[in-house]
Amino acid sequence: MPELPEVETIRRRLARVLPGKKILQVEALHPKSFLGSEAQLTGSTITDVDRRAKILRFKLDSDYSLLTHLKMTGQLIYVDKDQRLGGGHPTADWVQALPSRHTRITYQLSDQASLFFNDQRIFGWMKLLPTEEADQLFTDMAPDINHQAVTVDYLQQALKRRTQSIKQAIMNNDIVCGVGNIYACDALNIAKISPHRPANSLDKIELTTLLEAMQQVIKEGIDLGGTTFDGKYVDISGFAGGYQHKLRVYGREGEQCHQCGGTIVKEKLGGRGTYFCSMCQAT
DNA sequence: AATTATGTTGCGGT
DNA sequence: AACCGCAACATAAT
Repeated sequence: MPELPEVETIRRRLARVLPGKKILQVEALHPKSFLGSEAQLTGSTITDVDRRAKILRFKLDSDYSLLTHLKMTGQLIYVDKDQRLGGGHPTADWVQALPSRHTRITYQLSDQASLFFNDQRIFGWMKLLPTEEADQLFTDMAPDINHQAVTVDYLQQALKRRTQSIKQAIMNNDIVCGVGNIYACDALNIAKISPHRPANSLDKIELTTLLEAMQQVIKEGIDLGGTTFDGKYVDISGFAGGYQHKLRVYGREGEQCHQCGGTIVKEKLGGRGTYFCSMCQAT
């Protein structure tokens, strides 16, 4: 579920509570969820929490980093010694059920804090990697959408030979990272560009508009703490985000376009549900 | 029962 | 080489 704004929201919350905490015990409840040696991780202290694209990283005081990809249904829930959520919020009934049916990894931290990695579909993972390799991995990835390296010229260069649809192109992690299905749909609506347009058919003015729209929705997503449907994405306290109340087109099939009053339609494009306005985003 | 789900990866084909 | 489309991963809700 999480796209860049959701992962960044989690990062910001964890960055307030994890640095300085020592990992006293790790228990992988599902073999596909934890990659690496639990013994290697145990005893390390978390020094920092950063992020690249949709990957979270806990930097450790060893030469290793713990990387996390939440994929579609991953969650990280933090509970402190007083059972307070995210370290500061009152506890809730569901906390008693942790680890739950969907908890794949549990962490016992110093100061009697706990971290739970929940993941219904088991697509996500947490992986222990030498920090040097993690750095290289991050360096090799295409730039994040909100990074200064993503300019109109960069997009024009990257897209000039691409015949796939513009929507698939902006979700393509070889071109830019961090734009998932929700924010791709919304950005194209703001820019009034059809998701079906071949990527190489957009002129410089359209690319400028689209880039600004992508950066805008990503910023709004972060400012509002992400998008929550069905309680699947939640922050480290189990709280929903706020962008779902501001969605332009995603999930709004049959409703009116905020920009032009046209009807929002849903189609399958590149295997993903794609929402757009049949009027101002007509091909 | 079939379809759908906020994501990636790896394969075969062009 | 670069690019494209699609199946696969595993689970639960509608």
